[in-house]
Amino acid sequence: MIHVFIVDDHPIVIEGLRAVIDKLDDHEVTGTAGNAVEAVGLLKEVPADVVLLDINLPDVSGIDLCKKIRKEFPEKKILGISTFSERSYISRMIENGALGYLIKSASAVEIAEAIASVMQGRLYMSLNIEHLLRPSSVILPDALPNLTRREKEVLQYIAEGLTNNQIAEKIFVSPSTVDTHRKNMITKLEVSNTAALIRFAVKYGLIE
Amino acid sequence: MIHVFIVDDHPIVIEGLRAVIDKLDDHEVTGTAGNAVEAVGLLKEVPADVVLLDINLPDVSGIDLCKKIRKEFPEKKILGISTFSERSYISRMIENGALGYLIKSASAVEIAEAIASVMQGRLYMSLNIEHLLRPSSVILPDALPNLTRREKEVLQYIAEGLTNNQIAEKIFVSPSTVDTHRKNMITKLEVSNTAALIRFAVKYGLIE
DNA sequence: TTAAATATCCACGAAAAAGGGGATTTTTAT
DNA sequence: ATAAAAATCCCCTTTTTCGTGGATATTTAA
Repeated sequence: MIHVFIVDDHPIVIEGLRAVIDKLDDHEVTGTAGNAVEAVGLLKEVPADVVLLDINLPDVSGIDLCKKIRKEFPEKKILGISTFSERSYISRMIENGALGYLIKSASAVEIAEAIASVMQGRLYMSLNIEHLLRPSSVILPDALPNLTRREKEVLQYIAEGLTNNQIAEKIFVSPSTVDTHRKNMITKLEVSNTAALIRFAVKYGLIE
Repeated sequence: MIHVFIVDDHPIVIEGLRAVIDKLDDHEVTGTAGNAVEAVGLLKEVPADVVLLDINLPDVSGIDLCKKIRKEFPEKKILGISTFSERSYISRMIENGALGYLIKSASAVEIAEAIASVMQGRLYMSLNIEHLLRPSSVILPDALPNLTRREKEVLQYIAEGLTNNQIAEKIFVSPSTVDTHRKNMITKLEVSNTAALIRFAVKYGLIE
């Protein structure tokens, strides 16, 4: 018997999930909660192998609740649920302890598969692959003005926290030169300062 | 007929995967490559629905190649493969365009399931759940000194290139406060300045 | 109900970066 | 060969950050 616990602030979603899960053999919904506080409280009392956890909760973010559940109940398997099928959401869920990710538009079969997956020791991710395959959402690296070899070298040192003077010593040029490189990169990449420059650079893999 | 292309610098791995895939009905390995350059060249010539892509390649990182393949061949479905089952690797693969993730210790059945999954429009993630469930083995977000909600908010603005003054206006506090948050983060994360702070933050997903 | 963590604020001086000019030499590619 | 790109260097002023060392209120957790 697999015990399932549901956390979602929409009663309709809870009932929908419950209907699907109760129809499955050897599956039982042992409890539900509409917010994080309620969830943590109930999880201490009722058995639960799998926790279906909505990302958008009224009190705490689902991400934070995810962390908390993992900390307090490390043996429970968390399946994130949300309306979004964004890559970023999935990444964040995984990073914060979820073992799977379901979109709310998932079919009954998919829900069953997801629960079976995590119980059998596999991650499960359901989402709209068509959506993810559309490259329009991806900002192409082609549009990047390319930095010169020297600029990249300087950039790497800047990212490591070295100042113009320290970099100058390292690559045997004057601090003015390093500063010029820095300014040129800021202009080229159309960012306002070094912080934004580094963010951009890491994001697009210009530096490690 | 599903066409599979394999990119891995270990010939043994290639042969192993080929053996498994060729045994499947309606599956065919149409080509293999040992490095990124070869892969991009061959993919222009041979048909491929699914690309099995090793993360550790000799010339370019698998992550970068992943991006490139998605840009040049957006219809191809990429399945990342590696020896690691770290949460961070999975996240990075997803972020960079992979639709699935396989560890090299996956069984023949799992490999088949993974290919079937992405072809049917579902992400597939195989990894050792036992490993992920053990909190001690998670090197990433748990080992990080955690930033407070306010700090993260400030951090996000810093990364966007705002100065202390601009952030102060935005979140209705004094510039001193913003500056304190900035300094505290630099101390907490043991970096030398803002540039290094941003690099660290982007790298570990503390900010977008 | 307390202790701890978080969020708020300040001052001061030193160091660094930003923004605006220029300039010359060395490489690279056509 | 020669034009373009890259790399080197400088000045000046203003703005921002860094490094100290504080302080108090508010929130959170044990």
